[in-house]
Amino acid sequence: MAERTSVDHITVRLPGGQTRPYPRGVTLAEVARQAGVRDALAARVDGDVRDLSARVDRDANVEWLTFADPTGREVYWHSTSHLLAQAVRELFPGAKLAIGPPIEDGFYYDFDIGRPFTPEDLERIEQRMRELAARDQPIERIAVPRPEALRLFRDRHDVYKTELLDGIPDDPVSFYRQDGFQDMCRGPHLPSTGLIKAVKLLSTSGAYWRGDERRPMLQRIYGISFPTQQALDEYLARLEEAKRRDHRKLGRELGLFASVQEVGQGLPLWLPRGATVRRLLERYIIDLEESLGYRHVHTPDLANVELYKISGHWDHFRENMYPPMKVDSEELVLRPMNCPHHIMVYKQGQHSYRDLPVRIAELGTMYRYERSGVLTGLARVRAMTLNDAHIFCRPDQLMDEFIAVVRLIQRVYQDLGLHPFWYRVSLRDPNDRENFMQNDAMWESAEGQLLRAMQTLGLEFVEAPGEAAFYGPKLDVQVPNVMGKDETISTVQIDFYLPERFGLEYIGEDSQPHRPVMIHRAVISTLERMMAFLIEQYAGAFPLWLAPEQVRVLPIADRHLAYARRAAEALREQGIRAEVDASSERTGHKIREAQLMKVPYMLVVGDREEAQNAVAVRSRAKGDEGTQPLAEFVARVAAEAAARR
RNA sequence: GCCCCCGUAGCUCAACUCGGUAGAGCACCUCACUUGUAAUGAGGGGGUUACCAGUUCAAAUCUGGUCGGGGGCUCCA
Repeated sequence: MAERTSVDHITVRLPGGQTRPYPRGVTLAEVARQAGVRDALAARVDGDVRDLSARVDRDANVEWLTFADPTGREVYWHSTSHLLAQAVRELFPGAKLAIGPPIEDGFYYDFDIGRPFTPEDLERIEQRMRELAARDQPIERIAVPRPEALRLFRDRHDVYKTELLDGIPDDPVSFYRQDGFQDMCRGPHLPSTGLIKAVKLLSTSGAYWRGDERRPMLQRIYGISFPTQQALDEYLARLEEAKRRDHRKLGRELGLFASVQEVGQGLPLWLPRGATVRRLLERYIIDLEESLGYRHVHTPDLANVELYKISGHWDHFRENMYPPMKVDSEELVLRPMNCPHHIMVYKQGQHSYRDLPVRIAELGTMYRYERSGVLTGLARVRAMTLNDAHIFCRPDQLMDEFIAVVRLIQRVYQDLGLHPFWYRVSLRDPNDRENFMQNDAMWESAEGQLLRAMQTLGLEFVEAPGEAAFYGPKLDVQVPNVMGKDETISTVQIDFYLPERFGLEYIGEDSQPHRPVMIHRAVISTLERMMAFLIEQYAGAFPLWLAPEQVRVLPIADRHLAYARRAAEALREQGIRAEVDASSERTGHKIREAQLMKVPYMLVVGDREEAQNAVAVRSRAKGDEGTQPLAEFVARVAAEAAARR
């Protein structure tokens, strides 16, 4: 198989991470023989073979080195997507192929077969893939002259491939061929199909060609593959575990929130337990912000549509707004963001340069028309309350203010135990004249300062062109949810534009009016989305300080009920959220119920405890912790909660 | 909004393939037990099978539509 490939330079990775170089001209087969490697697994090919990750069979201990290496994983999954395409071509001869890349977890391939795939189709395809892999055919890179490639696609009516070829300048173009099937592809690929041992096709869905909703909808098949069945089984078990942490499931089970048809799509109800957690988050963030010089305000959820015509939102954001309501001589809209209100707050009175920055904050409730298909539990809703603030400052203060916001974000993430997360710097797409307001100088200044601030902070980030707000660039903090999908939690935006639109001013040292700069920022996101993340982060078992019910008192028998109530009362007097289980169940049952509701502490009280004015403490995490005087336990829990543990 | 899948009691599910007007566990209520660290026992109530049409002697079951949920796409805090 691989003997024909000539090698420029090659490095084999061995167990334990050490590498061994091989000279130019050696064949893969020779490397495999010398290194005691049974099969070459992944060859990173870019004209020549440069690097080889290999499966090493040593002392009967088989290790798949490719899977320790993200690049190797991509190659593996990419080759599996070709195998998928081959199987689909065989089973659906008229199938048109689009693209089939590896993704973070697995791969997909987009097809056009004139109809959707059924679950039965998927089973047949998966079965066919196994058969093809079992034939263990070599995968070869071939160079095809453009005219020949074009002819190939024409013959097959492969319109998508033809379009792809238009975007590739190469001549000849690179193809990969296996077992009579060939696909235009830059590579690299596995040396042979037999290395693909365990395949699972996970789902199908519609996907617009080139991600454009005006173009045809193709049928996408998602899948994943592994070098061993065991690795696949482990992956599927992890998926199941993730589903157990889903905030929608836990939200119902723990009585945190509910969504009902009668109220409407994307309009969740916060139940008492969920509302308690929300209130704790609100208090936490308001107290913290006030300590940092933010001034909290309260402004209405409605506004005259004229306000958004001034701000520009009516032009740039209207499709996400609810239609205006005519009342008397006004046209009112539900606000889709809070900035214009805060700008009007700033405009009440004059500002001296000495008084800047002015930091106006609000837990602002707003309403966005989100397309029905995007709504998800609490993570994506139509009515939401944002931990919003707008900082009005002098240009020379911008950098410090920006940095202070990022520090605030870092502190909050630590307090809330939110991790991992990554920074995305969202810039405009200079070629997009529709979605970004036009003023090159402003953009360049804002983007430049943002990037400089990130440099000062020494933070790693990913640049995302086209992701900016219409009025300016932003720093987004992305957090993956339990299914691995990233969503934006915090955002910090630099805005020279709205101060201009609204004619904002401060009086400078020179007693002349000057234009302030604005920072839009949200730290804990919307309370809805933060709640969704925290539920998943903690699998419903909130830390003590956030737990809706911190302590549950469990009387052994009815005669202990009065003492149990006194104990709960003593806890509540110290601000501890305590309940009594007054049911006539056995203690084991009461413990089970409290454990399932993830209550951090259970206090079992019977004759012994009552006689000593004590409680038998059981922790949610550690189990029975023995008996403790009631007063001592109260002090201990109050201290733990205050320390945010 | 688009593509696919799904919708039976508060929750988890059975009956649906091959139509004959619904059943279990948990939860809830009652009674007995008065319980010592993850489910005491017995009994009871609760569903016009999401909704609206159609096919049929007969529809949870077949067909169409509407609403809602899920996975993606597009969009986004």
